[in-house]
Amino acid sequence: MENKGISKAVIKRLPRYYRYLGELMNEGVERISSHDLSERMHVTASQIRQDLNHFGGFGQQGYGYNVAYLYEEIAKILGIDQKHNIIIIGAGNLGQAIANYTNFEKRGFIIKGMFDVNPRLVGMTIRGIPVYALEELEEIIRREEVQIAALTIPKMRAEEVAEKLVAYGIRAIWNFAHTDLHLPDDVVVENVHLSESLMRLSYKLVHMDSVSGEMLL
Amino acid sequence: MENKGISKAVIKRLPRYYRYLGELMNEGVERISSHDLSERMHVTASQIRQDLNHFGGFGQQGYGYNVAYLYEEIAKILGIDQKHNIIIIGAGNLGQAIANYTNFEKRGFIIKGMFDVNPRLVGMTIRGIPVYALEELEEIIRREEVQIAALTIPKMRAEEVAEKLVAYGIRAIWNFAHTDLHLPDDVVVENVHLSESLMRLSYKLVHMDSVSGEMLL
DNA sequence: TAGATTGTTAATCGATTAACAATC
DNA sequence: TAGATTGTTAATCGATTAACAATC
Repeated sequence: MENKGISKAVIKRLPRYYRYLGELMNEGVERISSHDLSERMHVTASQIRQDLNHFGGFGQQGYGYNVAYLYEEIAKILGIDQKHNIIIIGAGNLGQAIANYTNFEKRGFIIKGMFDVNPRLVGMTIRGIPVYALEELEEIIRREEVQIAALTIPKMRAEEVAEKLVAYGIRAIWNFAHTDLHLPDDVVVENVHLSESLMRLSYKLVHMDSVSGEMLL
Repeated sequence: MENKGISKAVIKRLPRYYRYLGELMNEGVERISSHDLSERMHVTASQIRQDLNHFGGFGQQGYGYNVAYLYEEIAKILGIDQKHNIIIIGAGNLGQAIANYTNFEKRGFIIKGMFDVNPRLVGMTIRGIPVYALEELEEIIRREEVQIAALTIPKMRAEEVAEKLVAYGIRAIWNFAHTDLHLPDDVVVENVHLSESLMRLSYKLVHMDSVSGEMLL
């Protein structure tokens, strides 16, 4: 699989292609041209072809793209053709929301446990997922071969806990804490800063007239 | 306030500037140069100056930027110097997580109510916030002058509910449903697609070696 | 005043779009 | 084969970085 120097912009768009291809499959559509897909997604056909060709030639001249095949190929590119074991740090509402969202498991993300400092939560299970004390972090990570941790705890303790996670073998952090983590180069981080997202919505609302239609998507 | 043709990229960065300035204030820092801020934030000083100058000259030659003043100015740009009334559609875990996150209220986002189809949730209150039936949408939106709706319901009903929200006067939608909403031009949408975020993390994990350090932030 | 640092213009870099030859 | 549509190169557009004169 080719993937040297793929830009952030392209990677950001891949999951959206994947979603639209999934919808097309559900509709029973077998093939689609970059032009038709571009109309659905409100992007240019040129961009779709450019994006996909970073990873290989998935289409066929005169025919377009086979929906099921392209769907599988994008899954491979995204790494969701394989299983990933995941834990959730913080069993509050946000942690529970993630634990209850069954679609993640359909995509191969297996939630192996949740962790919390609150002794009243420890020992409970949420949709069959056990809540552990933080002291058990190392053991569970090693035993269950966990690669990914979702960090849904207040920012105050986030950096400290993240460092522990990395020390225990975690290689990817899905960071919901409102802070930027500073971790070794071989650990990947994806930030979800909800408060920043809400501020951007506020910006758009307040400056509505001067914001281009493009921006609203 | 100048805001013609501000690019998405700039708007995306504004809340992060705001967050770092808040931290500087907490540390008692009164002034900061673009250079010192750039080192903290791991961006270029040039970019900071360019970004801010889209909205006006907030600094002073030979001095830098007054932290408290710049903090306030960015708040104005983001529209968080004013109050926004907000409702949450869907009182599940995600809706409750938002309702329980008190920082939003500190930033002027006042949660006026939650809505759910589940009759067992209707009538409850969460942190003092009442849960209403969907039938009461129109009345509450008009009575409480609600501008913003957080949409935390399954994608199947999202489009339909979003259209109702708009009909009842909502001008901004914070969309957590895994679907792209198609709404009139005078309604702004900010998407939070968690499954896409997790796929991007998966991509970075799988392609770790070939991903630049820049990307990891 | 001299030093520091902004605001802003110019240069560079990267991403998007357009065009078209290759080919199914 | 003729028509359709990709893969890919070239042109354009936009965003980032560098440079420096203005000025506090």
